[in-house]
Amino acid sequence: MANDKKMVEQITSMEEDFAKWYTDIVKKADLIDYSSVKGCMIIRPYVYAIWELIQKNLDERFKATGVENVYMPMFIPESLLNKEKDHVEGFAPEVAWITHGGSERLTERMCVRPTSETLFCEHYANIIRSYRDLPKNYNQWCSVVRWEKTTRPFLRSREFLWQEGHTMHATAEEAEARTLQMLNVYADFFEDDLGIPVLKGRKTDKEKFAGANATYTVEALMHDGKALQGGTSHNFGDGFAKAFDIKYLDKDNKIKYAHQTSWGVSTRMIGAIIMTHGDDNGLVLPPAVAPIQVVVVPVQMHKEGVVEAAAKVRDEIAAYARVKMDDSDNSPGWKFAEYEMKGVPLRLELGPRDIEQGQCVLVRRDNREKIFCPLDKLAETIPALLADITKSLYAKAAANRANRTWEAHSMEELCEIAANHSGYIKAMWCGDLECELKLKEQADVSSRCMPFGEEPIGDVCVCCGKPAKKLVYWGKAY
RNA sequence: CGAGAUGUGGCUCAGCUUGGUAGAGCGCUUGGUUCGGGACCAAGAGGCCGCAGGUUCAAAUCCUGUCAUCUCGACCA
Repeated sequence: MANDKKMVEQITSMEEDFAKWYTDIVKKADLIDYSSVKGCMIIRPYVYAIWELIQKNLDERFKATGVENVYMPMFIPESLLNKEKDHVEGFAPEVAWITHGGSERLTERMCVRPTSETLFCEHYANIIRSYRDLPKNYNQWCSVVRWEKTTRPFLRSREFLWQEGHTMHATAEEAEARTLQMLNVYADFFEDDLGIPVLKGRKTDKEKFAGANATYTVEALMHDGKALQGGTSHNFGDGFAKAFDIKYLDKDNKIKYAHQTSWGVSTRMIGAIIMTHGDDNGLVLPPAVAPIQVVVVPVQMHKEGVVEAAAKVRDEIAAYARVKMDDSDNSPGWKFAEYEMKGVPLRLELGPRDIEQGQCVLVRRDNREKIFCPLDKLAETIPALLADITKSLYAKAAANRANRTWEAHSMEELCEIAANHSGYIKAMWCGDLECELKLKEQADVSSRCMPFGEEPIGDVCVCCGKPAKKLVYWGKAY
């Protein structure tokens, strides 16, 4: 059977309607259920298991850099949120307010945290006195609420799970180093474990976080050519420190403001996995975050010894991979389709013919390649295949990005590309907000990032023609 | 917040134009036969037709309102 044949009829084809394909996957693979509150989703066990693997992986990476976990309250009094002007202006339009406790009106209303900078700042102001108290590298895993008008599962929900790291440092240099260090942690995780190539770079002032000096981002390109901000790392300088009075006495006996960073990734990452690797048969999970890495499907289970042999294979694999045997009485064909829809990286088929020959059939989810493997070679074959799947996923995504990256040297050229293609458009920019707005208006693209370490492709701004040093990737984003 | 679409068993939908006993497929339950790409047969269970008014002898169907969801815009640290 042809590899490109769509085998799951219930899923709308990507080519036909990408948005519908996405919602089909999310529902049919049993990832979420909608709840009775708009924009809030029920995260079902299978996808929560993916999130737990993401958490575990990142948490270990964070702690390896000296980060400690804490938990902050979920309520922020209005007066506290208002302390930093840019910050409150950025977030006020989308916070949810609590006005009553029981039947009594509160003297001061509180919002449900949309992010916790203000809470961390209040706490840091209380505990930082001396240079000896620095740095502080705190992180919390929690949910936040932003009352979005348009919502989509994982990509933009009103409540979502995330982590937010907040660090305080003695010097501006140290804060900048931490900001970039965490950006690299995200980039490594995306590329090495999720198989998603990312652009590392800086956001323009228009796109940066409310209250930050600088925002750095890892940007991924989805299968349909739209960009998705995968994670951000912000350098706040001493702006919040001044607003919240976070000061310390330095070695030279002078009082100084501390320097601050914050960085976060959310369950949006799951949306990125779906839209980067998924196909018309369903999810395709990178092995690092696949709750089931290998599914064992016994074939002709009613025959003597088949289930027992499959169970033995399962038990052996359990030593080095997350494995499940499905001995339910569904037909083999049903199981093949089911686990493909759920994105399980490897399927192992074992039937009487295989048992006779001391082998099994391994089928890769990413390219459907069938491999006959002797049972005594599984312990080396499976880990190698899982590693290769991650590499292949990365290569495929990188090829898609390369195919969807254009260069524009004039406004006409840029508009033409934006109108006819989806993806990144590289163009030089002078740094003026006015030109950035003009590109949005005329080409309907926003600046995604100013990547590190890329050569300029010209020396004048694509919009105004004035001298330009910044290379910007433009595109349409989720 | 603007435009459009849709609300009928768990899911996908038909029925509405032309008012008159609520339907199909899938899923679920039980029994049997199957088993290398979503098997088949038989018998079952399951619905105040989103909600509230109105018209009518009679409303899933017509009218008004309302709520929700989806898609596309606007907005989006």
